[in-house]
Amino acid sequence: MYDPESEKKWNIYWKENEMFLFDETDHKRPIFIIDTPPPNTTGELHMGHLPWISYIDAIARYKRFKGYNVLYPQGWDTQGFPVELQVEKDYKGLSKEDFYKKCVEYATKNLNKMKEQMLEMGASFDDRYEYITMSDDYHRKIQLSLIEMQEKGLIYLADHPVEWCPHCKSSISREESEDVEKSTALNYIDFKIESKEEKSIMIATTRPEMLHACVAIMVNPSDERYSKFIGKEAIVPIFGQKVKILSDESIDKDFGTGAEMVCTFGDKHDAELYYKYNLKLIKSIDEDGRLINAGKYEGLSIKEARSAIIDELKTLNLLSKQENIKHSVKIHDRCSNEVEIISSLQWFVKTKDFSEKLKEYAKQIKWIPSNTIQKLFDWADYIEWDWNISRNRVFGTPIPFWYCADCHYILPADKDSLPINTSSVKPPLDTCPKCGSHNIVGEEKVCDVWVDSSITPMIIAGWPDNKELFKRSFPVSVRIQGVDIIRTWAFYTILRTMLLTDDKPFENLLLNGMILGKDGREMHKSFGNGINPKDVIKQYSIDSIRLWVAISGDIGNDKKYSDSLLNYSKSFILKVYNSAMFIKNLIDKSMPPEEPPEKGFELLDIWIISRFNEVLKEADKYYSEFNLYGAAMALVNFYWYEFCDYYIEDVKYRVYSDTESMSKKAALYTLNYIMINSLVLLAPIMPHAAEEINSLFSDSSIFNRKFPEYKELDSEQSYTINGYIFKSSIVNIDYVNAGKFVNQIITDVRKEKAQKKLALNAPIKSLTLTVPETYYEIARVSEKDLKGILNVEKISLAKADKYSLSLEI
RNA sequence: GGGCUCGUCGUCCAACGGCUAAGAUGCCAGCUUUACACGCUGGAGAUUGGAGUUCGACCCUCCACGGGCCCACCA
Repeated sequence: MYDPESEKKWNIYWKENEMFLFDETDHKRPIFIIDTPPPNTTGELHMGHLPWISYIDAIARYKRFKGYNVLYPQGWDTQGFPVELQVEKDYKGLSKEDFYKKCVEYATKNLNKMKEQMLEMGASFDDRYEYITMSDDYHRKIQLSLIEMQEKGLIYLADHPVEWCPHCKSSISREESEDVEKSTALNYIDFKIESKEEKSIMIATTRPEMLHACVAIMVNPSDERYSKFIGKEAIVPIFGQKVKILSDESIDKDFGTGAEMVCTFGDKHDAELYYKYNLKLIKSIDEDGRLINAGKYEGLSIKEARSAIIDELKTLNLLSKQENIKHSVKIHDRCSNEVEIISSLQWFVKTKDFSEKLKEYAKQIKWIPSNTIQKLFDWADYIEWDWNISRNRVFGTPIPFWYCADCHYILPADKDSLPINTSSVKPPLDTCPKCGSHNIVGEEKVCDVWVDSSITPMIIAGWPDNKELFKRSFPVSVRIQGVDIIRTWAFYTILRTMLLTDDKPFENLLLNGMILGKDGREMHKSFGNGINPKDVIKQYSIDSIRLWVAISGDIGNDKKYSDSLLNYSKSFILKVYNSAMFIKNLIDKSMPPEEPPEKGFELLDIWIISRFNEVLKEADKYYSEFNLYGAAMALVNFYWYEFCDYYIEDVKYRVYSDTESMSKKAALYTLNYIMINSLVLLAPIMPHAAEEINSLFSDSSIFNRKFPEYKELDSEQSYTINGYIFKSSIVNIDYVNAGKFVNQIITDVRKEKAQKKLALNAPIKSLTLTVPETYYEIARVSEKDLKGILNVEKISLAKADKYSLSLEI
């Protein structure tokens, strides 16, 4: 009985024998270099990690079989919000230094756990090329990349409205926020007007707490109700500042009163109008989400201020109506708190200007599946703001610049001094070369995590130190990643490598779909449809999961968790094991010759060998196109339904005979040949089971075996055995079709027996066959086989126009 | 509102514009057959609807319907 526990043993065996190391000194074999997602070190491996780990490992193993010098490193994304938030939850009131230490501790603990789990999955990465984003070495490389970008004028520092999370006290970027529907009150507020004709204008707002930062009122230019107001000034209630009434096309006449107050900044639309009309800036909310420049409301939280101001408006009789509406608000995806827009001094990478160029570079990459490139195009087309790369956090790569607090002049750190934390190092100059100010400060903010991960292809290829390797291996061969992070990881990687190297980051980009719960929705805590990989491994084994990933359809499809497919995978592995055991027992009794015997091959032997030759070609092609589905399906179907269900049954009568005939030798040879070579072809996908089964036959690893080679046949009568082409005059039709025909006769006899409700091995007195001229020769040479396989005493064979068959029991 | 994407047996999932639309699972009818009942044999079962291009359409075009994703709006 096959024991999935044996999987653990092989993981250790491979590691101890250092079987999957990259050889940097080897200049003969071509390099194949793989960029995989560095997981966030926030906990344990989850279901979402399984598909890409299984998928890319199979490709790595295939490429090694094909003679490539494979560099498969694995990295770890250790920094950023997820880890910080976890540490914040567990420890309160730590100093900055202690907090940082705890983050490192936490990330390290998770990294080790996740790495172990990944190795358990059979991931054959080379540990020596591991990268960890929180390491000094990684910081040095990221800082160098930023300095190089700054030298090219691609980085700037600016006071700019950014999306801000008051809970995390940091700026965040567009892809880190998501929308949720909330119901809130829309408040109708009267603004007095200093004019003889008009007394007031009514605006509708959901954010009355922003009144103190109101800088204008906007109406639609085509709105006749308000045309006479345009250009006049209104007085903001409670706070009393005078604001201009302006018009803009973007104002919706049908929403609220058709008049909108513009505050700095209530939402993104405000920020757009602020720039468009060059409005005054009133900082309204501080970094903790409390009101500033707000008179008596100074220091209140947004929530407190909202109700207090509503109360005062009611008292002043300026609130004419409140209605409940549903609208969506942006929340921070890491902590689920509402996002504000505040103006803050941040670092930016020029992104807006490069969207067209980026699309051109993206087109040079082979996207698999091809339609996913559209997601990148859609995102690139919507870039409105440059990429804010700084975060007001602690656990991240330090930004390697000092700057002039007065004119924002940037002073980069010396490249030899990296890694550096400029906030604790004296600046190289004490006077700003641009404005002469002495107000030069180091940066305390750290990098967005996508800054860390957006140059992984460069770093694994040796940049910046190993120039020789880099020259040989960049752009890297392939990256695998989820379709969900195209607009982040893929986008920023293509952007940064384009700006730094003027090249694409990788030749091929594999995009895997998401793992869905049994209910068809994404696995999510709140849906309660999550599944722990540990339980799946326990129930089905690792190779069942790996095979499931391969046979569950195109890589880009979302994959619904499916017990039935996992069961199928498990059954297949068992099937291979049982068939191998069967063959082993036979050849233990009489060893097959190493080389094929000269005589003794029957037509069906040559049929299955020729079929294997075809399947090998098909599977090899699919593998080379990174199509594991195609490869796995071709191999599984061949092995189970052609080799096991037909061929093995077909030769039983020969191998059970006691005499050591040439015919038996040929059958044993063929059984062994097909089984072992199929196993090699399956090994990339189910390495543990393949290794376990192979160990029944060999002391050496299956990964040391030669990958079988397809041989082009030069005529229909030729066939291949063990990579050699043989010619035969047994039949005058190609062997694949000849075998198909003989198996059709077997199928038809089985059918007859099934209809008569007989056992399949029930003896038959005589079988009468008529076959067309073309097939006569085949039927004639197969008489012996048919008798043996079908347990027939006598066969009467005749030529006729039509194929027909009848049985006498 | 705009864009993208998908729609194939009950379910999952394939098919360079070209054989009778593949396979799995489930279902039905059988089979103790000396590797495997987690097996084997057989059976029923599908291109969302409409129009067009073509000798020929699951595939290309248009329309409709129905999922999914993204963007915008939401003051």
